[in-house]
Amino acid sequence: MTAKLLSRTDAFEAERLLAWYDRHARVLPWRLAPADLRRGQQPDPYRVWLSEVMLQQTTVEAVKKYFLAFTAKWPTVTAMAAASEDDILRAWAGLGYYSRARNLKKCADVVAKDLGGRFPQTEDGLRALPGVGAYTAAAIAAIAFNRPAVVIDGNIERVTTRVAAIDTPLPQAKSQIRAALTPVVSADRPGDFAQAMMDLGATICTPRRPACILCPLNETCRALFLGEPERFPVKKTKADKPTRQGAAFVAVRADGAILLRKRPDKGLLGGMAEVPGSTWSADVKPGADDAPFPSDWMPSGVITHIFTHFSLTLSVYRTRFNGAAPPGMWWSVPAAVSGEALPTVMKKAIEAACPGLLSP
DNA sequence: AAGCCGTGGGC
DNA sequence: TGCCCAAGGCT
Repeated sequence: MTAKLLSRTDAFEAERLLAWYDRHARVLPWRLAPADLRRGQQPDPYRVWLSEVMLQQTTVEAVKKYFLAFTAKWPTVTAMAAASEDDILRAWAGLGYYSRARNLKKCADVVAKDLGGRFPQTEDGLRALPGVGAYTAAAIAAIAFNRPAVVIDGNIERVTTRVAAIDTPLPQAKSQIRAALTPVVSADRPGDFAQAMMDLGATICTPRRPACILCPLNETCRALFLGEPERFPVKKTKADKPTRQGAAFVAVRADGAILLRKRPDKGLLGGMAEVPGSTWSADVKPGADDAPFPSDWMPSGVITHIFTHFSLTLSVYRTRFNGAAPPGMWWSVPAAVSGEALPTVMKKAIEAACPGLLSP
């Protein structure tokens, strides 16, 4: 029923949307300039892939400088494949969801070494790559290879549930969204259609206070007709966030170096660097007794950090220590610390113990 | 299939 | 302040 409402006007809607996009497309580092597009230049699949992985659950603003740094450092997938996983993790530090960085390296290896440096052009071929799921495969197929893929991300879910007034809660509504969207996808400009939907969702059809007056789809939007576009999409309520506590230990050598170690390859902050610390517990509060070795550990502050599914309170301790790094650890001198693969929570802990150490 | 997996910004 | 949100994938 709702799908019919949308598909009945599909050509008209797609044309309106693309006309809007031709005027208002965002200028982004991973997009070709409009002049290049008019000359028929095709996007570089490597840059499309890299940008799409970085943009998974991550804001455009946060991605920009990482994308520029990565493409400057590794201009091609072959160059990236020649880098080590630690190189990639160090460059990714701060962007979050670090399994993306590990899969980025795995994917670069597959493309460079098994596929002759060329990305697959089909959704199925792309979907088989590490870190490339349904969304990313469709996005690369549409944007880089002009395939008529049905691209569905959070923006497009929001736009589509509003236009078609789909009030089934997410994620259950996914099949309805796909059914509503499939007949609307532009056969001529699938990549632009997908990017237009995302730009519309990011700039006009926003989660709160959408600017419907400016929307190219406002004449046929069911949610706007109903007078409450913000009610869509409907989402299931989620459980509240538990709290965990831990202790972190910053050992400082005479030259200002600090002791670091590498986290296990899987799980939270997998493969990233950290200062030694206790396990993070919901029940007990770790303290100086949980230090990696005996020393004169001094309380140096308490930091909090919010992860996706729990809140962490970390008691930070500091000591002066000279000697060889214990097994599995290394000394990181001041000039090197800011280049380590330190996640933000660890930068906070180090900043609490050694103010200014991480500043450039 | 539902939980795990980061971070920064907006209101 | 606390909550929601952002171009999701993996298991």
